[in-house]
Amino acid sequence: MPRSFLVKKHFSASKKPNYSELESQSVLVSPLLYEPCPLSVMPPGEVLGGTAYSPPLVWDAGLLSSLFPAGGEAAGSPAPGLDLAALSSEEDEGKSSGPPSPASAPAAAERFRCAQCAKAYSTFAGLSKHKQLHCDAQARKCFSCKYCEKEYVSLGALKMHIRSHTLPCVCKMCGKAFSRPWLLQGHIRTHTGEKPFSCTHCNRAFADRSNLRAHLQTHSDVKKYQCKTCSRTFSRMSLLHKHEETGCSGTR
DNA sequence: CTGGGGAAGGGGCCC
DNA sequence: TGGGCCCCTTCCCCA
Repeated sequence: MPRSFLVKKHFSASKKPNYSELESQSVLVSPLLYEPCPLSVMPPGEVLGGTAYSPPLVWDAGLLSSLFPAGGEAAGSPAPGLDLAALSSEEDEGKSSGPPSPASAPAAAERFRCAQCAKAYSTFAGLSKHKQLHCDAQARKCFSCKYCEKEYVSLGALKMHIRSHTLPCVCKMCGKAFSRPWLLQGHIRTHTGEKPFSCTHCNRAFADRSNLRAHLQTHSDVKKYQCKTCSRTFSRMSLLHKHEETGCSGTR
């Protein structure tokens, strides 16, 4: 999966913005540089494409809380993170075949009862489906993303992940969108040229701490990543992978 | 072809 | 629970 699939590209001609043009403008690091991260602005259809991304709903905090009530109802609330269409059909089935209202319930509808939430179904199939889609999933704390196949053990983690689909943080200078504010901050450094991380060996400065860490490896005689076959060492794992993919001869 | 820099993404941890 | 930060990783580009 290309890592750029999450990034909403408002400029398509080149990968990088025209820095010379940017430099001609007065560049200020200010809150005006980026949108104040409104929750869950849906990417336009032309960006992600209808097949890959065509949710009919906007996943914002309100929707999430409505779908996954914090406290939850004692027995009837939908399980978090499951396929919502399936969920709703499951609920429909529950209504049609299963849990009767206390006043009018025929005794037959009570034959199959969920041990976890006490919900009753008239058929074993209905109970099985309920357990599969609802209570068992809830017991596993399975929160799955509506937009992809990923699953998380907490709603918070799912919400964080959903941001990678909705990309709420938008750079005001170039329109690029990011999932998290600190990613946007790092991106803004590419506009401002700010490089707060400097190498103690050569004084070279970097905008990103991880890139400084990778750079520090170049000062080391013994690189961190070693080929198991030929014992050759590399400063980066990607270089080691490339070395292995191109076929290690086994000799240095 | 290799190595290095730049940019960006995701998960986890802490407050 | 959410935000900020850290760390790791990946990909692209260029010398």
